[in-house]
Amino acid sequence: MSPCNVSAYKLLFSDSHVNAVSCLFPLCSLKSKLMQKKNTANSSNTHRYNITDVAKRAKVSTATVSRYLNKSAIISDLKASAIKAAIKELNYHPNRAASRLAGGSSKTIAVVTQCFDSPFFGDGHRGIGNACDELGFTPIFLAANWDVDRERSIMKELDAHSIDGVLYFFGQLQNPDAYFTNMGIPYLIMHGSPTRQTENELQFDNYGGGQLAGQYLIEEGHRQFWYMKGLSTHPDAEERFRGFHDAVYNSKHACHIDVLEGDFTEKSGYELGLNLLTRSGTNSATAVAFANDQMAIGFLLAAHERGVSIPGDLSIIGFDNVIASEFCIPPLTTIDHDIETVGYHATKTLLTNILGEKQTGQPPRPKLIKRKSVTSIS
Amino acid sequence: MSPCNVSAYKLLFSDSHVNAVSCLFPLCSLKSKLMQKKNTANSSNTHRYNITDVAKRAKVSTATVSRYLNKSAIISDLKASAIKAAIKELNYHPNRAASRLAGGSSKTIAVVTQCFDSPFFGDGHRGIGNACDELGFTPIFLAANWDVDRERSIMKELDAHSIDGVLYFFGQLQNPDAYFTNMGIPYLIMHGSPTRQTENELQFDNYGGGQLAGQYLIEEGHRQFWYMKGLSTHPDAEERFRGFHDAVYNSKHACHIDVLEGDFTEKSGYELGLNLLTRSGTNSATAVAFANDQMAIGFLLAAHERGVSIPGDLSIIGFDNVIASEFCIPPLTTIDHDIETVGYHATKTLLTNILGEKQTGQPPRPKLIKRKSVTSIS
DNA sequence: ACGAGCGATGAAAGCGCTTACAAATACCAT
DNA sequence: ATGGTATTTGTAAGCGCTTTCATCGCTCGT
Repeated sequence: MSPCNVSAYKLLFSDSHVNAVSCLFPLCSLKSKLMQKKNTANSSNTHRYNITDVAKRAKVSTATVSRYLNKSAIISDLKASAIKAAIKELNYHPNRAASRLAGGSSKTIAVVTQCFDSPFFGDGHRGIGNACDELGFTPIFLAANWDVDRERSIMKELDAHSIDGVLYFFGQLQNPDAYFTNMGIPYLIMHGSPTRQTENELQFDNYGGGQLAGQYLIEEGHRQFWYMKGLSTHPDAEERFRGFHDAVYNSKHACHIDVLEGDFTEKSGYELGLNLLTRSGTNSATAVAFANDQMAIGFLLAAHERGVSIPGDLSIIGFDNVIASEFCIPPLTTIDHDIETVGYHATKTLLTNILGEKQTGQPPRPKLIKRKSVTSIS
Repeated sequence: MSPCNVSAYKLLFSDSHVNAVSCLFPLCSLKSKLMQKKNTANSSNTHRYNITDVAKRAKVSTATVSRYLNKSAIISDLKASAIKAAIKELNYHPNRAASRLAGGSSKTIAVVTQCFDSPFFGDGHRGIGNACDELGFTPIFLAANWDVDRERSIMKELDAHSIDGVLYFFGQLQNPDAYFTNMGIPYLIMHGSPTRQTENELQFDNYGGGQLAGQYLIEEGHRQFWYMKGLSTHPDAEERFRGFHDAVYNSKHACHIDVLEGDFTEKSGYELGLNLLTRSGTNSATAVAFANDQMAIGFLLAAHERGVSIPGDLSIIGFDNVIASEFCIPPLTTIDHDIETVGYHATKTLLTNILGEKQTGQPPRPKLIKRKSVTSIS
């Protein structure tokens, strides 16, 4: 018998294998163009069917097929079913880019966003993706990685993508509108700058979220705070602090806020924590609020290493309700603004407008998620 | 004086504001098409310049402009600079879809992927995005959300997007090739199935990573294990376990592995931990290995709640080296396969092939990241 | 001085689609 | 039957681009 046994598992191993990234090119790389052309003529098996093929097969004109596809006119049941059959037989999928080029819809929107590897944006993108799926649209994510220049060049090249609309999903541009006005397509801007007040507004309330955090900490008896901001180039984060500040201020208690600057990463929260918790006694803060969860999570580790008990010695409140905040130690009290639903709702709004309908419903409001990182002091 | 003061921060607040999602449609929503057409004729200010405009302005033919744009032929310096100037003056950006339609390149690839809100995929997407940026390509992410049917329909509709290539970035399809062979464009499959062995292979070594974890735990003196697998529909996770198992088996020590099933989420790790750590004494395992970090992180919280010290009472090893693994308590010992670089490298390979060049260099190999969740037992 | 040969350029066709417009068909009242 | 109207369908132009093919200079060797 093998000296090693495995229980609860059915073993079906053959030889040793290794996962692989396989890279296969069908006959051609640069020759592909040529081949396509050829194939159009000689109908080899690498042929992609087009609207003409469908039309021929269904014995109708391409115009009728197009009308069927877009439901842009009533056509007889007879032809409709012939077209339907032809499409199925040929496994035909209309070329969206050609559609758009010819003046129709590409069922595609551009999403100007920042990054792929943050839980905040990740959740937002999921919501955007879901909304698109529901209405048969495809989102093209263009990530600027918090680089303003890159953001500008993305905006300038937007018109290259033959899209039906664009969603500006948080960025650093003061006036994204400027880039859109010439484009002649619907757009929607999600932006945290308090100086923006435009028509057709939906509330996205960083300020209110910040207030929630401040109020709660005050209610729990805290008066001396540290507040860890993110980069000041991010208007959203500034708003969060504004809300926090105002809530504390409006409480009419004698309070003090010490402000620190991080960069939204776990690392910055960790390092800050390490620094702060060394020189103990220099500040009598009982609570620290963060512009986002990631920094709070980093801080948690620093506190652990310094032997500072959370929430015993210090209360912590985050912002975002990122997945990890539910499972860190201790689970983080935070502000949930449900960015996934916000993204979903914004996208739905944009798409319904593209489709000429009217969107109803409200995006979610931020709410306090009480977990275990805040304690009440009397 | 205000009873509340803020230090280290310049206050510039005016009235209370609230961040807003603003939604503005330039004049038209459905009328946009009509307007576009009009504008082509009357050159209003909502006009998008095209290659003809550039050609006219530079006093050359559209063919020459195209040749300039694609560097597909030598043109005189005189014309080149005239074209360059015209492009700049008109702020012209070629329409990529039209390009592709006419037989050129759209500088766009499709990425068939799974989800946006996981740190694993998030990091991968970042790498993909970076590689695309470097070569001026745009990735279109198509997420199946681990739904095989959705994955199939994505594959079927791939040809609708007028793309230059496609990257299959981990999925559940056994033979993604089948969908590609008819498309006539370059593709690259990243897949964890050990049954796949195709040409032009790059190693992506889940198996080796699993081995690394097993070997390390053995070296540290562990013999009795729990192993938490993910969903068995994910071939990559199966491979990780295979590697782990084989490493333990090959050690020639008397070992035992108890296998549990999770679903890759923090929650499943947490719940499993809660369950497992209740009925203490039923198993003498000294270490638990996970198919991914997220489950390990959930488990950590359960251990904390149950008063089980990590690594004092139990050693833990993850897989993925997700950002959060660096900042959890205790920081997680894990396997790093640098999925960002893997994504980057795969994309680079695909793109260089599209461009007709030859890719060099190797993707990264998995490596062990020793942190603080594993202890040695003698 | 002259045609061969070559590199640079333009004219025009066509990629897959939509849609204005015209043609054809259906339906109805007279 | 007949004309008129409403509805369905087809024809063909054109979206912005690439590329073939023909043309238009050139430079050179003789």
